[in-house]
Amino acid sequence: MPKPPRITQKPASPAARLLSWYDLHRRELPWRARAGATADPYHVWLSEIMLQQTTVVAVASYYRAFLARWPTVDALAAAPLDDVLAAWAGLGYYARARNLHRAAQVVATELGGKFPDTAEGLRKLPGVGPYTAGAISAIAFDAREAAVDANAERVLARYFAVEEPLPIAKPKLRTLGQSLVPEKRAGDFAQAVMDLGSLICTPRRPACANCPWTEDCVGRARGIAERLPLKAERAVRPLRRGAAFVASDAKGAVLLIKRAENGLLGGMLQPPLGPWTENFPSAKAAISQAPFAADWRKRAGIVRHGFTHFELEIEVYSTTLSKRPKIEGRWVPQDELRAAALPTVMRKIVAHALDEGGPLFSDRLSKISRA
DNA sequence: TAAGCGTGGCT
DNA sequence: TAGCCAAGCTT
Repeated sequence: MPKPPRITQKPASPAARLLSWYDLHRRELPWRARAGATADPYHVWLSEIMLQQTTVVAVASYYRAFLARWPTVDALAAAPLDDVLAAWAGLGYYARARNLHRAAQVVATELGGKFPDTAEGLRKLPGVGPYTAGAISAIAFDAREAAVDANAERVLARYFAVEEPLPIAKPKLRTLGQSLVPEKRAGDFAQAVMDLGSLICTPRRPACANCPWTEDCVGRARGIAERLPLKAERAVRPLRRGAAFVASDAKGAVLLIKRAENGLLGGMLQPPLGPWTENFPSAKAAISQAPFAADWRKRAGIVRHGFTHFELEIEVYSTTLSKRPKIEGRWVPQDELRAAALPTVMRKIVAHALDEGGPLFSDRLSKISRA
């Protein structure tokens, strides 16, 4: 009886299996090149900065707006920083926008408008750290670099059953990630790991049955995949409280002042605010915090906002003036508030004072739902 | 090194 | 609802 032909096909490497999965299931994203094409470095860089600690859904509309307004790195470099901050308003982590603008100027003026094509060179740009340098060099230049973000850390911690908690495990995970990068298609591999983390190897209830790495995933074999990666405990967020002062002139323009260039919400606009302390100021104390004497009326209710490292509650005082006092700041007409460099927390405060939940937010919300 | 730095969606 | 989580970097 003749022997059946043996199939001697070599088992595909983990990288090859992941790339095959990626070819079938890759996400279509605004900044992603068509299959087989290489993306524009400016597009990749812009998207990577926006995506730092930020979801794809939140980024999409901002990415499109930036690219439409500033189609090249030279155009972005030539823009006033305040315009960039205003366009970034609502996306958070505003140091990214300041660094984005500085990096654009470095590329435009010192590098002839060309982005560095190595991770080492990219790493020198402000706002580009180890992850972003690896991601841009791999995706835009096909450099053999890993891009180990939170998705990749989760995938790798499970695949190799790394039980050290984050952030202790970061260097180890980065090394493990680099060890898997294939000779070819490093950019696709980087994006494939992230898509795997986003679509299959999710924080909760990972879809292991559909995973191209399920057979050799050590975390799954040991039954511990879903609870990896372990993480250090978070510090409790303190609560801070204060008062805000929203003044309108006879035409409804609102007084806004510019925050310090660095630190929390650096370079962004706000209405005048009192100090943030453990308790709200009394009505009397609040009046002494106001930017000028006026008929300040306390609005009902409070504005709450959560930051990464503390929570904020604000009581809002408002006044309408027949005549503008002489005071430093900009009187911004109401129809310009939407496009102003107002971070979300300040937008909430102004909206609360003006008694609206509408125009200050509606445009952004509709953009997000369209994304 | 560890803390500072936004926001919105999901459970 | 309150906490978790997201394509991290800077100082």
